Amino acid sequence: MNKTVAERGPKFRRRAEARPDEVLDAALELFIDKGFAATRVEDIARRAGLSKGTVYLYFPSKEALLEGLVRRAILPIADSALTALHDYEGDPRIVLNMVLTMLAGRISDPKVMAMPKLIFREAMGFPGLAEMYRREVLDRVIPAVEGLIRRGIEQGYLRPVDPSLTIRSIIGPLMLHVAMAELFGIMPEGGLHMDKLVENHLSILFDGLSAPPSAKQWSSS
Amino acid sequence: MNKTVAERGPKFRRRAEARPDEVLDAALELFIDKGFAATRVEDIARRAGLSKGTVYLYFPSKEALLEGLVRRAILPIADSALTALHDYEGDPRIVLNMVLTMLAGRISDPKVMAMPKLIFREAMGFPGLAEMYRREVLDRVIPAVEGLIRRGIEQGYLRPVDPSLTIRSIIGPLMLHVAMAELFGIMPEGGLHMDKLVENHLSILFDGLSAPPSAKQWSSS
DNA sequence: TGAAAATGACTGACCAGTCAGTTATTAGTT
DNA sequence: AACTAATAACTGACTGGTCAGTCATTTTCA
Repeated sequence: MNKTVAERGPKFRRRAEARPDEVLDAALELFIDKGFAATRVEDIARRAGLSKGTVYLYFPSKEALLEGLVRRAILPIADSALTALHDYEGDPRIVLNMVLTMLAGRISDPKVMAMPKLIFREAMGFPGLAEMYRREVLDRVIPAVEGLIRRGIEQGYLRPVDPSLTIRSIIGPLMLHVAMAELFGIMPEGGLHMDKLVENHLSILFDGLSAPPSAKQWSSS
Repeated sequence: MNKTVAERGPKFRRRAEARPDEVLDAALELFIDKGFAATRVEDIARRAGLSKGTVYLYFPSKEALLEGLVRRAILPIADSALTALHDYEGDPRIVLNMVLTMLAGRISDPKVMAMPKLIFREAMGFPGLAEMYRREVLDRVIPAVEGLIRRGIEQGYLRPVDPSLTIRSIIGPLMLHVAMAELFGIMPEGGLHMDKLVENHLSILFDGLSAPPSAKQWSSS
């Protein structure tokens, strides 16, 4: 089947070595459209061109498959976000713009989008998964964003707000947008249009929803 | 589904009548802390003081239990939100403030909070549930909010934004706040403090994150 | 007494994880 | 090159456990 594996190195056994990744690929596809519980290990094996037993040579349990998957897909994204957040000095709105745009782009890839979906669905049933995600992603990203907002306030770019709570106002809309589309099929004509969403959201986030007092009626408040 | 038994009064035999609601109460408690899949119908029956078979006298399937539950808990909330949204004319910010505050209050009740949690977890596995929620709640609430925003723009209260996308910016943060707390235990010291969140969020939502161009701060509400 | 209400043992289906056995690959020997 | 261990990689039937849903029987009460 795949000779490619064999061209690796000196000590090449039969066709091991690349297997774990192949298994994860298969697991990802199936978890995406059936969810974790409804996916049988046998199916994962078949899709990877293996038998069930072989999967258990590489992963100790079905849950380990899930953890390995999330770790592999999420960490790179968290890393690029962190880099962007740390490297920048100056107007935080520019960084936020960049990060949200980057996030929106990444999320358009179904393989990436599958991750938050999986985590949300399964976190409650598998505390180990939730803890790993928290440790590896949230505990690093959240303080970075909080710091960004705090600095923005100190330097006079932003109004004084609670940095911690404000994170919800920044990220929440993206999440809800994806969730509505994913769970209920509610989305703009013809696709997610993450770019449109981010544009609309950022304009509200930075400038607010209120019309400037100058314009029109501002009668009874 | 469970129509006949509960609604007619005249023919009451042994101690039927209140049963469907009792079963739902029991199911709710168990679903809250074990999730749908991990809860056995037998456990629900026991907690309601019944045997498994009796549950099936009132509900045709385990899934019907879930649907009944969600319907019972969600509709009243959607109704009050809708009433508020329809009854009000004038500055939409006042209505939004009211609705979000109401929502925040309701969500503090664990029995209510359990609902979005359940729906998000199970919607994908039970399309019927997702569809029901969409039909009964989202398809009524979303157009109402869109209308509110549109009117707000027309009457000069709000800046011109995309009403449809703006809904994400209004509700998303609440959702993320609850999700972070629920899934990862990330929340403000000492509790959800939905009131604080709503206050911070509304100030951003209406006035934006940006400091006014003229040097000094100028706190809003 | 008779029918509605309730029961719980039972069935059939499902599936994670195991393990005794099979097949492919390599190293060693001639 | 051919033949032979030795062993790494893989297989899939099987086990043990779980549970949704059924239904023949029993209980309750009008």
